[in-house]
Amino acid sequence: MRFSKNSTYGLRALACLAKRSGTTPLSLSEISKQENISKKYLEQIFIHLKRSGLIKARKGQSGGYQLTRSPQKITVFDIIEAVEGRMTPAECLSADGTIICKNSSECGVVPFLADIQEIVVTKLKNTSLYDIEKNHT
Amino acid sequence: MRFSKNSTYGLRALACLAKRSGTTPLSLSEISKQENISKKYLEQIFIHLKRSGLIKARKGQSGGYQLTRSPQKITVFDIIEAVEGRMTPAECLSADGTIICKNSSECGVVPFLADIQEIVVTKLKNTSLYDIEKNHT
DNA sequence: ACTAATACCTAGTAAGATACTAGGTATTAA
DNA sequence: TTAATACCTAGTATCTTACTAGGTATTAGT
Repeated sequence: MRFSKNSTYGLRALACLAKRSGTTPLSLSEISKQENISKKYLEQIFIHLKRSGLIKARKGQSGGYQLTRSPQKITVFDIIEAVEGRMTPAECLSADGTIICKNSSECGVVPFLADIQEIVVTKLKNTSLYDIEKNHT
Repeated sequence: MRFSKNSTYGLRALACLAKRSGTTPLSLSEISKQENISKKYLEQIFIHLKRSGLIKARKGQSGGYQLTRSPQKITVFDIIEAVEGRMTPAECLSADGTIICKNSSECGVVPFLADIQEIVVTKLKNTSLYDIEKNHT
């Protein structure tokens, strides 16, 4: 039960963008330096973030990335889902909490896992990039 | 962000024991059949559960396992910790929530992860085997 | 127009975790 | 004595994670 590095890297990187929200784009090289994360690895993560529409890019010199929305309007859930795909706490649960278990239909564990799922997702959805960023100062 | 099979198998297996709490021991073969989990695999999990003192065993014919406490007094946290070791939501957090991050000391992500950790752990500690078991009926 | 800096793309790969298996020994009830 | 059980050590195949390599496309500044 742990968040992957992809998720934490993604969060940290977008927190950097949030810090400069409204100004010029921030390049991967700079983020990489600031956060001490491999640039090549960040690239992979940013592909997902871009595809999910959370960030936009400008190519060329003095190019880089910017958030498409204000930090208040981007939730941690958005970011983790973009980077990681849908999160489920066990195989026998779908992302919306539906139980898709075959064997042991009389299993009390699954509803419990669904509970956990809901609790965590709620927290993720109620935390914005702004919240993350204002923590740091 | 997902529980391992070890955890869910452990929970399901102990839920079986909880169901028969106070009666005769239940053997791995039976649990394996009931829950459709490989017996050999369950063996591995039960080694950890035994070492952590959640269950006791009786060898020989008509032997098997029993809980050492009532289902009300065994929490999901106990079980997952036994099976999985200490749970932390990210590398930079210790099990008690302390931040052990080296780089990026000004990182707002870590306190957030600590929050998640606390929320999940609280839920795990507030849910007993009895709660799991009564769900199933 | 040229150059350097950037995003963007595809394909890897090493190490570790996960899930599971094999083949035994020790103990005990019937 | 036997069969059923727990208990133990050592594997191993597959998947995931984290990360790297080597390119092409685009653009700002000169």
